[in-house]
Amino acid sequence: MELSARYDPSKIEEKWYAYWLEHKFFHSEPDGREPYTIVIPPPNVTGILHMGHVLNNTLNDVLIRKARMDGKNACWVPGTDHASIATESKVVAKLKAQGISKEDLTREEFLKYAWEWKEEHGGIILQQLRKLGASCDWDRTRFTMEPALSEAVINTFVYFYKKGWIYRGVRMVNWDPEGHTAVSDDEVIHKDTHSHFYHLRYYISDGQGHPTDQYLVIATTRPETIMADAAICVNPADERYHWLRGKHVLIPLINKEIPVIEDSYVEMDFGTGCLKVTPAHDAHDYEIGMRHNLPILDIIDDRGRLNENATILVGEDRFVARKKIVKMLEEAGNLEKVEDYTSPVGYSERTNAVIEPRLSAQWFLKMEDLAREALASVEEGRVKFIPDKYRNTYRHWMENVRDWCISRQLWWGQRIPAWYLPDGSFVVEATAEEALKAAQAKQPGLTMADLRQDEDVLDTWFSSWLWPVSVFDPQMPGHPDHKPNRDLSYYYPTNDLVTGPDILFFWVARMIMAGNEYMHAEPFRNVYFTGIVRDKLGRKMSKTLGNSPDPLVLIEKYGADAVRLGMLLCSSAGNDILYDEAQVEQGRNFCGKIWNAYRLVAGFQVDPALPQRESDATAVRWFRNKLSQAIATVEDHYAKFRISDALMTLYKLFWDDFCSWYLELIKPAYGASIDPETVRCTLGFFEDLLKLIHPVMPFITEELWQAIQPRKEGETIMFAATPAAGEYDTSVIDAFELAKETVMGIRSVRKQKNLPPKDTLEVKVKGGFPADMIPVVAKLANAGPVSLVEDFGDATGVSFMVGTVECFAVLGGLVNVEEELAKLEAALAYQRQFLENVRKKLSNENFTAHAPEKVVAMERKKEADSLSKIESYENQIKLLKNNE
RNA sequence: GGGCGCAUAGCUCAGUCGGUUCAGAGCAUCUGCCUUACAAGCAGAGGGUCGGCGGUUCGAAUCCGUCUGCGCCCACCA
Repeated sequence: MELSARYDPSKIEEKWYAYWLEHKFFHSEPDGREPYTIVIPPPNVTGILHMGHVLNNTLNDVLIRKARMDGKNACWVPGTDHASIATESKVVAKLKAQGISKEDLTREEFLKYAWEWKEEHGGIILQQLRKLGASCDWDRTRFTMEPALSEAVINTFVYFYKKGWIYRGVRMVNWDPEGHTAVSDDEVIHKDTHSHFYHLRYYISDGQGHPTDQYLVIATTRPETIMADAAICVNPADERYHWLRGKHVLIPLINKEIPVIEDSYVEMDFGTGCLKVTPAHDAHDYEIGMRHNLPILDIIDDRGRLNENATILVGEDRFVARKKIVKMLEEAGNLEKVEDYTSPVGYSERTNAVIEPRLSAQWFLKMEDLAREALASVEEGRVKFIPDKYRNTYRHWMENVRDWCISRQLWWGQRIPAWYLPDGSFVVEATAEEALKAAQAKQPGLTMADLRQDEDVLDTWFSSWLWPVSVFDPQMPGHPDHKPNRDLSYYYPTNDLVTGPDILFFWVARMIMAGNEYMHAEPFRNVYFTGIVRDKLGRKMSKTLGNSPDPLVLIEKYGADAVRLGMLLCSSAGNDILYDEAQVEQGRNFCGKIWNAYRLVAGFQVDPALPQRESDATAVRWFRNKLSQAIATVEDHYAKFRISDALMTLYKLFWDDFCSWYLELIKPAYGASIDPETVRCTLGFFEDLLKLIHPVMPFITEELWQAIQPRKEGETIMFAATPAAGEYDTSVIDAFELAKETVMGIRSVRKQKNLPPKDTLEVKVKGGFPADMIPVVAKLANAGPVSLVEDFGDATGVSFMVGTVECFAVLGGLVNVEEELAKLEAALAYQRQFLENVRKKLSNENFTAHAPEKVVAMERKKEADSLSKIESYENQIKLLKNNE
């Protein structure tokens, strides 16, 4: 096989992905093996791949590929989410650009456009994931709004309704006037916003609807809502306002009479101590209104405009109305003063519109029981969070959970299966036919034409929370006709979930609830939380900042393996990722390193008659042990989800141990041949390394695994078994470590003395140095002869310590005696001080009495080693002085 | 305002039970090398009062208190 001097990922990646697909290596069917299952966090169907997806899906792919090589039946289910608000607003925007307004369309017409949009843009992201190397079981691709999964949602709604946990109620909801829908509390983002605090005079009524000359002052940020005021409220303990008891005041401009009431909700020292109560447009005011039986007057429509109830400024947008009414109030003499004011204002997460608290009829799901169970799942350890700190956040939320508003005033989504009868009552059934039957049971003689289905759709999360169940069994086990499902019983519960902490409550918590409810088992065992991908300055990636690279461009430039490695290098669980293209470069460089190492190995000239050199036998023995040790470390890291640590261990194993030490050691001289045994072992190591790296860098490892020895069609590294961590002898590793340090010491001497690497250098080492490492040192430090001696005799040169072993580089006249003496004296002084410290510790009876034996023994060893070093230094100094 | 968490080298982070010759890694930096696998590389080197203060302990990066500075979540006083 011809190997180009430089690794070119583009063709290789395309080739192997096609090969994997062709052979259906990603596809899983239930069998006798242990399953390992991941369901993808479904991206928005119309979304495109961004760096967050790259991080998440790389982690997923590493886990799934690792499990596959560990012999498990690995199944990664991909799919997309219909994302009702996000998608609907995109469709609305697109239609608007074409001059079509959503209001002019029927529901059916709009949905036709939406489905067209979905067909056109939907699933692009899944194509993009293929470029990344994601080994999803594409045959199992799901969409949360496909007919089967919609049925799952509808069945779930009916299930919970019949259980009595879904109810319809009028509540103060967060209204998004731009999206024309209610959004949940979690979809509201509070931002500090500059506004004004308007102090308004409300004149006391004379009882006939006419103002007296007495007035009170209220402070409000929302003067446009005064027409909806139902009362003025003061704290009963506030003596300043006792004179107002029983009085009525007139709303400015419209002269409507409203009572003064008392409620301890009002803070005496905030504002003026007088609160205008506007039950229809403020959640707290609503509560006060309920307590005091105040009438509710809604003056804002679903677009945020004042309606007829306002009597003035009808049809004006709320913010326009605010400006206008301030002027009107000023002219009427009701505006006492205006203060600058900054307060938190709720914004819609999707549309960024200012949320309007609004009363409306919505559907709710009771959360109390679900939350209690789901909390126990995590508290009792059946679901593990990585990192663990999110347990606290989770607990806090689960203990303060409120009922879930599941209805949305949209069209794109699963329509609520409730049908209203002419008398205003309703029935809930999975289909219109069943609904009609149920309706007829209540009221004989009704026809379909008498029924009207609820206009709202369900919150998207009401479908995503079923994902780990519904992708395998869309009927859902709660259905009365449910039959056992082979896929569900095999793959559920899934194993690991990789997701961002931002959807801990939206999604993770609710999946646990649904899993507990339907399966009596949590949907996954481990939840690995990634951080947010930020740029290297720590800023969130955003379109407006333009700091978000296009992953596809990166993949094209550096290769998918490089991008994957670049993302994982700095990603410890739960930490934000500061993305820097330099990391992807590092990934590319690593690919180059692997590629070139292979070029070296593949180019070996084997001479079958050649016996194995001693240094090569040593190298093989060492690397075999080193490899086993590293595998054990990597396995441990994986078991603890320390993915970037596992990766770094492999990175150093390959680059430092394998390339810089092992290959340099066995590499024959230019033009020379190598013995067959060493080559055999080296290829074995290389293959093991490729297998270990494969989950992280699937493409280059497949390419080289296929090249390293002939493979049959249909063979793949994807199913090669993860190399097992064998026994390893640390004494072998330690001995080689000593040799490495010696080599580094000699190289350092060379560098200091400016000795060309080509010139050999005579080296003497003293007793205690492992004899089998002598050839290793000779080869790697280009030293020779290297001799094991009792003392250094009268040679001139430079000595250095490796642990407690003395080494000596013979330099002849190159030695600067004074310089060396100074160095040795300094080292000696340091060592004496060190010894003194150790002895001080050892003579402390408190220490020897309290510290564990092991620790004390360690100190005694330090003492002995230190003594031996001191002796060495003293000898070396003596020697140097004699030679002077 | 309530809760949770973080602070270790220029950057990003490890540091598992309080104890190894423990202060580490990768990247970046500096120096020297185009040495026949790799300059996207090789070899060598420098770099930290473990945020401040106090305490517990024979012993603290590690435990406790406190201060400072950051981050996240929840709530929202009109």
